[in-house]
Amino acid sequence: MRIDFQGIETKWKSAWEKTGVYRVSHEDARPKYYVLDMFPYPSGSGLHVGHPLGYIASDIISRYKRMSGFNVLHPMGFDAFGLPAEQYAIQTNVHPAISTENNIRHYKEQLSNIGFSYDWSREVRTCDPGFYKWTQWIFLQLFEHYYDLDQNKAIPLSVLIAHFEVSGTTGISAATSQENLFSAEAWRSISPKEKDDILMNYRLAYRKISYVNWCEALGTVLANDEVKEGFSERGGYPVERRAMIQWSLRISAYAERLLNDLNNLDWTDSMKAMQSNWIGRSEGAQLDFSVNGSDLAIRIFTTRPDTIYGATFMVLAPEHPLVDQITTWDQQKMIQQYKDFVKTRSERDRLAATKQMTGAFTGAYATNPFTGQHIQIWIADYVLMDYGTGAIMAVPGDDARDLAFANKFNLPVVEVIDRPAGGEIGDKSGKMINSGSLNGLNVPEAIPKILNEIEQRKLGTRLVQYKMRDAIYSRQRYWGEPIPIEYDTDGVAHAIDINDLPLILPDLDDFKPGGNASPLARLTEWVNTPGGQRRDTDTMPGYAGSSWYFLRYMDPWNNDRFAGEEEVNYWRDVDLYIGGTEHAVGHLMYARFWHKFLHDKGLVPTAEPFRRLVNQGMIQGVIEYVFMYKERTSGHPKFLCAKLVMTKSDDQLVRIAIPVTFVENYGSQDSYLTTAGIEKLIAWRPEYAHAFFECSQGTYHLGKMIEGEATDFKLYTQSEIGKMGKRFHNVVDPNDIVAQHGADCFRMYEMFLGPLEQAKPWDTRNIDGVSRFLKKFWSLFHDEDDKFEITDAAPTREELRILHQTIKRVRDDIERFSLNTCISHFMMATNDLKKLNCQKRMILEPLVLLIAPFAPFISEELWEEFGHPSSVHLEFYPEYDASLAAEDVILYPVCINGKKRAEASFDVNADHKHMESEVLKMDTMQKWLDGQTIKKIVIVPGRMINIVI
RNA sequence: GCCGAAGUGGCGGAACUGGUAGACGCGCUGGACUCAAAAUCCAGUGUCUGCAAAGAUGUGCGGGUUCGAGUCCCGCCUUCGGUACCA
Repeated sequence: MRIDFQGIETKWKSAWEKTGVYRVSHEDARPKYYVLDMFPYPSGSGLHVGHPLGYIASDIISRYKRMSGFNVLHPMGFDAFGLPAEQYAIQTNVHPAISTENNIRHYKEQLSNIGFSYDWSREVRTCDPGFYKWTQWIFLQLFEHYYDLDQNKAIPLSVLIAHFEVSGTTGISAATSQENLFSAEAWRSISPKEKDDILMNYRLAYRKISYVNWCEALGTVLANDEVKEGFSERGGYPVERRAMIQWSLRISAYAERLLNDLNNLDWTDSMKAMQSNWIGRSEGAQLDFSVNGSDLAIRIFTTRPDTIYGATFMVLAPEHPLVDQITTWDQQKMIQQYKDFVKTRSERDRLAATKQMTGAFTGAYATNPFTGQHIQIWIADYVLMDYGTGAIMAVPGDDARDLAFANKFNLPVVEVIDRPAGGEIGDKSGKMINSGSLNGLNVPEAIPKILNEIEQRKLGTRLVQYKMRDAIYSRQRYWGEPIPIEYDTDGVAHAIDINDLPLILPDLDDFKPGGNASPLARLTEWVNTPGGQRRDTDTMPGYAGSSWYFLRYMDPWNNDRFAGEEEVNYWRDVDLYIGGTEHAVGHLMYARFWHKFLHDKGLVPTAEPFRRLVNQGMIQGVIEYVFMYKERTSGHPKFLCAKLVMTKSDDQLVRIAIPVTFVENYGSQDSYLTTAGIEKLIAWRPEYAHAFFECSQGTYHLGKMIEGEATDFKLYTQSEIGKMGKRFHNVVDPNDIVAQHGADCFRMYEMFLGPLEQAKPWDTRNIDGVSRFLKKFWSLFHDEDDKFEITDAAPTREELRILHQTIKRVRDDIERFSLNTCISHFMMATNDLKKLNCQKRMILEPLVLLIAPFAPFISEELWEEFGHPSSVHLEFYPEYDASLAAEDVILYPVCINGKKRAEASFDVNADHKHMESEVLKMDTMQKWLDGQTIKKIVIVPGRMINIVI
């Protein structure tokens, strides 16, 4: 028997498309359920087998929810702006719009073969002007708002301006880049440019000179989360610090809310931990140290005010604005030299030389407000300008870095904590010493005491500091959303008129990055507007479109609003979001931030966009390679079979990754090359034409390695190695698997690989098991001649038990997201029914429905054969569940002192008492007990009955 | 270093609130069908002892709680992921 899965798939794909079964509307009485996939970036290499893992899981949930009576929104789209398309354009001169379009077509074709139930009428593309009109619009809203710290929300900038007009900065508490106090008179008297500069300190989207991550190779700046260990995440190019004027988003204003609201989310602990580490809240105090012989003061932030008696010197970041003012004339040369030295050090050098302390003395002294001692002021690059205040009080007695610095430069060290045995520096344990009024207190007692003292003496204030910095928003690249801002002749930034949105990305034929400026800067006729203004030439970063795309799906064709009010209020938020962990701090943080901003404006009903988040693990590719002798005795290359490698030493051989499409049994323990495979290899690399293959028992076996363990490929970054990619010629096209085994098999196989969240290597061995299962399942409904054969006979108790147990298990599994065990349960049921030779409608019909989320094609086909109106949708009948569950009978093992003695059956709905009496009634019980006294009867509902004697 | 997750057969992995550890699948062994192979079906398969019945042992290591621990508690070890001069 064979299942004609290709025929079935073609038939149902077109049926679905024709009837538009997966279209949904917000005008629906059913409760909504929104299942979202992280939309892909359409790369040139197409979808590989790792991509659909999460999509399959989300499709199963969507179908399941749809069958359980929910109105399910399950859309798909493309994150289509970005660097790779542009890099490709630079190399090939193909316009990014064209290559993107082609790639999307390929992706959609691949996706359609897997049987997803997307509502394609809602497809979005971030590079589509109809879409980025609203990306630009949201950006302008951010530009026109500031963050009010009293009301704890975003407020229109016009309110702030009105306040300035009347009372200056008095009574304003707002998130700002730079504290700057002025009166209403002062405000009214300054120029528009000066006003603009001040307002920039408040806007949620603002321009500012900041130290940025400049990537020379990519010709653009990058956000912190796009930089990994001093290299760009995309491409792995070196990144350096550079001061530039850039757009940023004031995400830091939302730090506290982004942190607190994590509590209400159904996300994994590790995901929440990553976000909360990135936000990096720390409590402490901010206080001023006065500089001796001047009226200047240096503001510092510390989390350990209790150690202030041990502050024996101060350190400023080399870029700190006060450095030049306080440096004494005799130290100027030293300080300048050190500043120059720091500039030449790349981010990478700094990270590499972590333990090496460097610095220079300014010649100036400050006064420790508690000890009254005069302490030296140094500069050093271990103090960062953009964290805290860019200055610290150094306590070598209880801070490892300060101690290392003090040791290197012979600065005084005062112990302030008497640590218990085994106590380590900085671990907040022990009693205070040498600390005036704090002496004898434990650290946790000393902190509040000193804070009170600091506030009473008006030396400073308590302060909560966040590590999270504002997100740099400008990119000096072409393929992105243009920033809808114009500058007048004074350089004042103006939002372009809302009615002029979208600001279309102009055409270009030279995409090369141009030094510090975007390629758009070369289009002078575009840059200079008819109104005499100059356009901003930067574009938005990759995360712009993805920060709100999930809202656009709710109403993708709306031209008057980012999404209609009714639609947004119906769909509200994403109930289930599935995607990879790599977006933990980038996309997910920005999306939460934008959503909160829109919520502040009353445009979205919920404070959080993604209620539940599930991270699918990566499918790691297996790299297949041949072993080639380094030395060529005959002049031709010679390859050694993997099974014979043990006899050679490592340095005699070199490993060469080969395309996995040449390989027989790819991914399994004994993959090998057939003659045909060797021919393909030779066609791929003609220089192997006369190669000799040294085989074991007539077969040439291959070596293999799981990506991520690829230590030989150290030159690539982890994220590149971690994903299946072109580099190792091991992209497996889902189309190939679907063609070979069918879409249902591919779907179930990917789920059967293991828990969704776990990373796992692509291993095709188990695919045969799933394929066999589907054949067996199909055979339940068909006779030997493949004729549909079903009886109306009444089911037996045993058959009912199998059905009900399966319904219960499958529903539980899906609710718990345990999709791999769910498939095991289908397999068990099928095996059991096969043994009983059960061909009864009453048993098999519900099973077709149950398996539909996993194997939609086969179930549609079977459902039709059952004579149901061919479906528009498979509807789940809850009656199947309810009516039959009442009769459910489960066998419970009966144990005496932990040893199994017999099995007894019970009604599943029975209560404990009932079960207890049944046990005691049993004849055999007396024999087992042998006259012994029962100490205890333990009844575990649904499990077992344990009798202790 | 800090934060998080996880360690179970030859392999992928089950075991939901403590309750017959190893479900289900792969692989392997034997058998049936076949001239033969493939496919399919049946039986077996943690380890050790034993012909068998059976017994012992077994979820990274060491302790503990419990009638009972893969699961809970304490102390370690290892692997993976994130992050790091963050004051």
